[in-house]
Amino acid sequence: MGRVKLQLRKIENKTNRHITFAKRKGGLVKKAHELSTLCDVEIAVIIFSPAGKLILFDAKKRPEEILKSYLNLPEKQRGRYGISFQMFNLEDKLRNLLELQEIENEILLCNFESENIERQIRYYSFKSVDAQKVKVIVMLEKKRNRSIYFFHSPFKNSFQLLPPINYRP
Amino acid sequence: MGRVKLQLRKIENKTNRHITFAKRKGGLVKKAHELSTLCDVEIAVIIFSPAGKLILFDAKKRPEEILKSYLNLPEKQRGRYGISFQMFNLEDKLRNLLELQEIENEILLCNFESENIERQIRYYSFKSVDAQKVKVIVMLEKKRNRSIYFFHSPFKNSFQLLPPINYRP
DNA sequence: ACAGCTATCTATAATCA
DNA sequence: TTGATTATAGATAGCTG
Repeated sequence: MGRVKLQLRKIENKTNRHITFAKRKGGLVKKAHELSTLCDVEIAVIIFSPAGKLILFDAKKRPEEILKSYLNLPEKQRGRYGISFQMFNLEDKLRNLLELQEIENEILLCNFESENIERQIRYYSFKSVDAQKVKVIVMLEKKRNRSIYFFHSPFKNSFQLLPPINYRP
Repeated sequence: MGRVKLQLRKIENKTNRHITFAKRKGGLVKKAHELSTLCDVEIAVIIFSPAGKLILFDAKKRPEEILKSYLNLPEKQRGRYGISFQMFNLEDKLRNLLELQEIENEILLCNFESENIERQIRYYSFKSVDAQKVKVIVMLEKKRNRSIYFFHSPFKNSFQLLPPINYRP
């Protein structure tokens, strides 16, 4: 689509590639959301960059809504099935990404100051968060057997809990 | 798109919903494949129906190519990172879907006759497979620490290793 | 259920602000 | 960059067999 028919191969110009990525990512997510709503199915779109960074998206709900509901819902009110698998992905990815070697010990640490961390999570819900905070959030949620959703730009080095700009549910 | 602007809510007419699902699923997968190629990122699109059935798709490669490469590649030639997580999803889903209660025992059984099963896998690579065969394939691949990709119609009760009809890489 | 067929709606490449 | 705009290419809802 657009002025010219684009050849289906890697865009070599870095700037153009990133612009196209940003545009089409939004479009893909929108499409996923529409299909999800229209046909009543849950959809996840997962994008990995060559560097192993990731974007996670559940097309059925807005990311911040998922985050909120998981932070606020009573334990086990939501079945693990269907959502929890993404936790494993994310945790598995982040284990490499953040070089977590002693995650179990750190989970204990997180538990110790979980109240404070919960405040952090809420604070950062709509702001860019760095890898350390993502690590903390993930570990906390893992301990609680809950899921969490992140966006991560494959071309930058920051995590976001924001929906993509084009996303209008 | 189309003759009329569709309202963004669940299509109540079952037939129309399924038709729309089939059409838009193909479109979504095509979009994912294009983004994947143009911007050199790996993408997975995962669709769950309310019944917990699933479609798995890696937009970077054709499903049968992934299957073949995983069946033919030497152990650990491909890093677990990036692909293997989907194994966990699928296995986790199938554990419920197929009511696997004694999966470990069955893995041993699979191992015992793995040669024969490998032939089955190749045979069914381009054919619809039933749940029992999916179970066998998954367990075999799990034992080998490999991934595998399936399509599953959420509205039917069959697994497929075929790409969707609209998918033209 | 599927397979074409348009009339339309939507996404987006190039361009410009 | 970073956002809007616009001209096209692409997707698809409703039809028809």
